[in-house]
Amino acid sequence: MPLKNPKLTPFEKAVYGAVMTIPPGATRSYKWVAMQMGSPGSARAVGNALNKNPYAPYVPCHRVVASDGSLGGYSGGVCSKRKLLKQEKLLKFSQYEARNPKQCSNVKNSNDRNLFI
DNA sequence: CGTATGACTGCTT
DNA sequence: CAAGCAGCCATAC
Repeated sequence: MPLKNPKLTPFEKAVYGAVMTIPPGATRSYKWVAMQMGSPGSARAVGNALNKNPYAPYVPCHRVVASDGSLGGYSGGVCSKRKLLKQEKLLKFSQYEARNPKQCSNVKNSNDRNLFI
């Protein structure tokens, strides 16, 4: 069932595959994904692939964040992405949110960037 | 085939 | 510490 859309390039398939490898409640960076597929410099291309991501929630693209700890982006909006992550339990986000309850768009946390469990 | 674009990254200002 | 700039990659036009 997974990944049988021929319209997708091998690269995208590789990306989705790598992303699906991410365990629930965990976050990885675009760079990480790029590296998993053997192209450490293709982080940006990875973002492109996820942007088109036809497998929406099937591929846990919401578990992929920027290398600096920021949420990066999300087709459904960074807000949704953040909520999903929060819902999946991880995040030391609680700490951050405790300090910024109303914040919903950006999570440029330099201190709480320890998102990788 | 060359140009433009973007959910990135790392280094410098 | 935050903002800006330049480099890199795959895809769409």
